Amino acid sequence: MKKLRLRCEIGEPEEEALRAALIGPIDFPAETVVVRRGERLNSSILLLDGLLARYKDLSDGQRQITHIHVPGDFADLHGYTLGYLDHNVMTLTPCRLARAPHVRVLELTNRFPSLTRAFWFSTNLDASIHREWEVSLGRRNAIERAAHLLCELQSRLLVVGAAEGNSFRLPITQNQFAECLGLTGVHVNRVLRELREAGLADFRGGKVTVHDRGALEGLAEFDALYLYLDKPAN
Amino acid sequence: MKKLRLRCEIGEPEEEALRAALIGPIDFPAETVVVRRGERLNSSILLLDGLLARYKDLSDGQRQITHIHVPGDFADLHGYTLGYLDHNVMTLTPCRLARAPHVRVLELTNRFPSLTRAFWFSTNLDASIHREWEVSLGRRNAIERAAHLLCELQSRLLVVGAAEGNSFRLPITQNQFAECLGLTGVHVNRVLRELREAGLADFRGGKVTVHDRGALEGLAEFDALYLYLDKPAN
DNA sequence: CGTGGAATTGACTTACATCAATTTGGGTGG
DNA sequence: CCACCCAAATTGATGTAAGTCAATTCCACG
Repeated sequence: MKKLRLRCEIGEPEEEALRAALIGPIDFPAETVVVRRGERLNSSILLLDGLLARYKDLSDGQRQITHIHVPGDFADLHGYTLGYLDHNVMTLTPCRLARAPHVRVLELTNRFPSLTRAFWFSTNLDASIHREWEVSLGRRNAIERAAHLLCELQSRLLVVGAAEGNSFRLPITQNQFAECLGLTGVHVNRVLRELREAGLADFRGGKVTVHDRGALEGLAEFDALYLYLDKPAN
Repeated sequence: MKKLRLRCEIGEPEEEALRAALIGPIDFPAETVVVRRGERLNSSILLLDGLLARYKDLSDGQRQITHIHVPGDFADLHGYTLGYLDHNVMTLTPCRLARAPHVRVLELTNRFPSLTRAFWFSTNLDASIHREWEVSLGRRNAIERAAHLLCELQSRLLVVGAAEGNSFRLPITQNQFAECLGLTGVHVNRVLRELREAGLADFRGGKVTVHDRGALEGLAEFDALYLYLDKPAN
């Protein structure tokens, strides 16, 4: 188990104890449902490598992805207090996961109150990202939404060392990207071409290259405050 | 301080201690900003009466409301771990609030670990509601969004005893309702007329009457699972 | 090479936005 | 008690961003 990157700064002993509490790693192929809506949970998933999506399906076959997880994220830690999830979780790419049994999470938090704080912070950060997505879905147009999500993903991947320079791997389909943005794949395709032709960003072949981050942020009205990057909670 | 209705079941001593930790009540008129994005927080707000909104403004004057709080909600408990908020909080109606200083929240959670669990659950429930709003904003059409939000508000208000029978007070403007739904006030007006003429629900004069809850839920594809009503976390 | 999923493009449709008047209704002062 | 006032609600006419449908074209992989 090489990587273990929590978004929150925690002490050495805490990290050691957390690492010891984990089961795995376990590998999953792409497009695999790893947590099903409504099923009782007794462990939570730490994403070590790959991309995970939380999503909900509608009866007519439409799907809304409500969150994308990057390596280092606890994907369903909220399930620890909720007992079950209101949504599904699936792999977007091949993923390497570790499981944290809830009984061990309980032990950990009893032993290290600061870990409770870090875990709670982590779920609150997810909620903040949900809010920003609500703003995109409710008020931004297609190109702004796409630009905003690219900014967010670049920022979050940089933090965990999964992006370097001005590019990062994003091996998902345009349709999956569209399912994040509340758009159709066809329209996302046109909008990505616009971004490319405007010299802002290029998302092709599972890879994103940001040519003008400033302009991309300007277009999207991106403000990283909601990512709480200054806040290594402890 | 008459009312104190947490969404989570907690024991007598915990409730007593929490009540003792509160400052207030304090009354605010409608349309008042009570927490500003980015400002450092040292207390969190418990909503005793009225309706609060979390929202974000865009530079062109558009606004997206990301959450509506009903009485009994801790409006910005997430600020306890985050340190500051990524959004503003304002009163939609005249409100009665109480403040829980974070130092006292810390004392409380040290004394009663079960309260930590209840508080954490409460913020996770807010996040779940955010996700459902993402689905509405991303994938449901105007009438479905309106129907869905009316179902949600009725459910949540029933839980805290702020609705009875098939109607409840919702003293907000159509524009504010539209700001929740990612629509314009004009279009919300047309959609509310549709709901009325179809005999499903009537939202007029600050009051909602649900004439056919079943049909309203069917239209919206409403499923209360995401409200975790069976889960009085403790 | 061939094959199937993903990306791309064009033609056309539609849901919601925008703009611009009215109309309504609750509160208030004469 | 009534008339006025103003914000909110309502309605109609028109514009447009994004959806839908239907072909291609592009690749990665066997």
